[in-house]
Amino acid sequence: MLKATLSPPFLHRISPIVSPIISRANPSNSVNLLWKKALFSAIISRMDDKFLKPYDPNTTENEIYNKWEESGFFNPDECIQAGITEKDARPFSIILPPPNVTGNLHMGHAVMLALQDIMIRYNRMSGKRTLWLPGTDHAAIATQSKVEKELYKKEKKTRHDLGRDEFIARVEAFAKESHDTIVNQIKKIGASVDWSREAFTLDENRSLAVRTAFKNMYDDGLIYRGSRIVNWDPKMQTTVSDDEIEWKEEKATFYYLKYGPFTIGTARPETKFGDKYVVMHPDDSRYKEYTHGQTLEVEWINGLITATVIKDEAVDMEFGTGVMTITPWHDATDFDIAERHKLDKEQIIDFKGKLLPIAEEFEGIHISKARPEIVKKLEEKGLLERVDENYTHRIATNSRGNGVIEPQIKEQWFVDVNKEFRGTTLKKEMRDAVEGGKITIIPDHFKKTYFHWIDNLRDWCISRQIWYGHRIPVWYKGSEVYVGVEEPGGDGWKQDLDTLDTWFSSGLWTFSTLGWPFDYGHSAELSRSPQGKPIFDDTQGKPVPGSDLDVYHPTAVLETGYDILFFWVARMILMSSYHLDDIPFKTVYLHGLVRDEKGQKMSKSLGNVIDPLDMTEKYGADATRLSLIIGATAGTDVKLSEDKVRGYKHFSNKLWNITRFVLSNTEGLDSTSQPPLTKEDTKILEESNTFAKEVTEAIERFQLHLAGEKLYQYVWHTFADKIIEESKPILEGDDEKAKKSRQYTLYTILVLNIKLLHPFTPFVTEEIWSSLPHHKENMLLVEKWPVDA
RNA sequence: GGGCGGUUAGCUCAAUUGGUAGAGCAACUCGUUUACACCGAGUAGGUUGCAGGUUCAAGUCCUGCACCGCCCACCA
Repeated sequence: MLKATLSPPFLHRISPIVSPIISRANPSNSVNLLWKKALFSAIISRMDDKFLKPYDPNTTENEIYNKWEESGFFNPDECIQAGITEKDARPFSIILPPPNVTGNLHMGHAVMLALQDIMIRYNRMSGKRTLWLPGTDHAAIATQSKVEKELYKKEKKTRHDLGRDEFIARVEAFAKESHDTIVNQIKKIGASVDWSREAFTLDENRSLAVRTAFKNMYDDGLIYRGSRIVNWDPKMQTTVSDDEIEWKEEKATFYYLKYGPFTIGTARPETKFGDKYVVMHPDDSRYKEYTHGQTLEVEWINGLITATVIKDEAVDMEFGTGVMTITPWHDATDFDIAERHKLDKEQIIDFKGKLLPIAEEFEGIHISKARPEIVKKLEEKGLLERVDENYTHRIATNSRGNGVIEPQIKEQWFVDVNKEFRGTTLKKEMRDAVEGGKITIIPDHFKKTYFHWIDNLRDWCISRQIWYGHRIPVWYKGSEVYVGVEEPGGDGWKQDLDTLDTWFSSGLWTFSTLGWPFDYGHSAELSRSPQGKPIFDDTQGKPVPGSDLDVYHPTAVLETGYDILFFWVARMILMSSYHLDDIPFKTVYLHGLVRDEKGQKMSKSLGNVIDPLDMTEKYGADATRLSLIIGATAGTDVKLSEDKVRGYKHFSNKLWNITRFVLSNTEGLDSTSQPPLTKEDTKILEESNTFAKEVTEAIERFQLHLAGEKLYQYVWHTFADKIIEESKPILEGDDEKAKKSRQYTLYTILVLNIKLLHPFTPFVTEEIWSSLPHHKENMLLVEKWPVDA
């Protein structure tokens, strides 16, 4: 076994490449003692036998992760206590986008974890006060619908059969199980998250944050209750937000119906019973003889009705006949027209999708079955003029449960995005944060997409009729309404049955995880506020000094997939602007989607899913990480094949063998003293220095794919293929001076590369590090980065 | 309908913001069994989608076009 140790003064001497580790060692702490002990043995002894075998990730990765975790150094407080990080070091924080507790992690999560871990490890090594806070998301509707599906499949029961409490218990059990799986998977990837600060979007602390947020916004008039047209999923019996809708194309028949003197077109005759408004464009010369507000008697499905002519610019003159009738209760466009002209709205379809009494003999029939019968009646009455069979109809479905959406008018809770508060609006705040450059989006062009979305933003419907989630903190007693953080005193209060959109709680994520609106006693020894005391000072409008919220917010980076830019990123900006009057993060890094080798989305039905856990088991976490990083620029989708992962396993092994070569050829080298260097070696060291700077710059610029590729190139094709190959004759030759110089150089470059590679391939580098003579006692995880930023 | 990307070697993708187009797979030739066959040395492969423009200089900037993909949207 090796017993040698590289001394800090030696590191000083060579160059800034390998920076002075000792400068960070606080004389009063134990780390320094390790160094003192280490200084006595600086001679490289015989190589560890494990290098005679190929590198095997499976035998090392779990053990290494445990050691990291046991060290406590994932927690920045511990790093400060151990003297590894300066007390006043600049903070660098990332709050992990919480995976949904709906099952397993997929490759998209693996990309996210790999990218963030690189940033975190780099910054930790660079001496920053680095926090990566993990957590999971209850994902309300997604989780509930998954459990509902299983419940029906296994027991043929619905949630109503179980009742609210029993059902919630089932969901919670499922969520717990998913959570444990996910935590395990996060560890497998090697993510250096601070588990001591782990959060859940539905735990006690986050619930308090949600209720506080709701109350504050309600008091400012930013949350209101109103009757509006919403996306109703009759299957799941809940509303769904606009963003959760997935449009599907369907071949359908388009019907032309006689409506008095007009011909109207529709794909949905079954909704037309109550249609008593006939709408046309004011500029349409074909209908100039009809005036706005004019009434006429029309023979319709169930007899004569009085129709009113409405002129509105929403009508497309080119489409169909340029005339339509409207169903305001069940169509968003129609609803808007009705609102503009103050028209009656009548419900035709109930919340279960069945026709109401207005349909007369069709009452109680589900709309999915009513169409042919109604068409038959229309035909018999001579109201059906013609049909177009080649029509593609777009239907709205719930992306979470696949139910067909039936728009309905319903009383719901909304966030008003245009309401003024403190001289601004939520919409304006969201725009300004990015437009004014306070937040940088990578890649840059997503700014345009973001603005486009903001400009078209409507009030956000936040209430859901599902059971799993944050209960709306509103209580009713007769006509009284109470909105508060805690339940009101006194008898007879009933809480609102609805729950909140899952994005409401995730919107608070960057600060609810950091203790807002209260501190829960993290690291009290580091002059935090005492447990339970507010950490946000409303009178000053800023966090109490020294609290997690004060130190780590705004977070440095939000790294996530571009597909949730609107769902989540925008909403975090909204919430942070309002509640903290601050941005939630300085940089948004958006990664692409992981697709299969043909560029198709990975899905169970296509059977092309590559499971990250499979990959880490077969090829190791390091190889899996590299395969996801290299060749993946920000915002661009990554094509992944098993071959690619396999390829990077070779890299780990190559590094392993480089180490074997260097150690077996430097036996006896006194690493504490630098020998006189040959010209070639001086040049090699200078070049490696330049290379290290390039890698550092690439990481600083968030060009992680470039940094990874450079490392790969250098290690394999410069270090191994050129430097090591050229070393062979020198090492076997008689020139002792050249030999010593080269041994020293090889060793130095090995150490340099192990450090630079650590954020990318943490396991194999840590494993090698543990076998290097000099560093046995000190983990690579907290080694100093070899280049000063 | 509106918006955003992409088009570079056979395949997958880079190119540090205008300065001699690169890498990994794949192919071909040769070598190598004591660091690594999970290896090495080399070869071949490009009018950077098309057409113009700006510039000493364009894959990169501008204009137009053609495909491919994605997002948003109230054609009933």
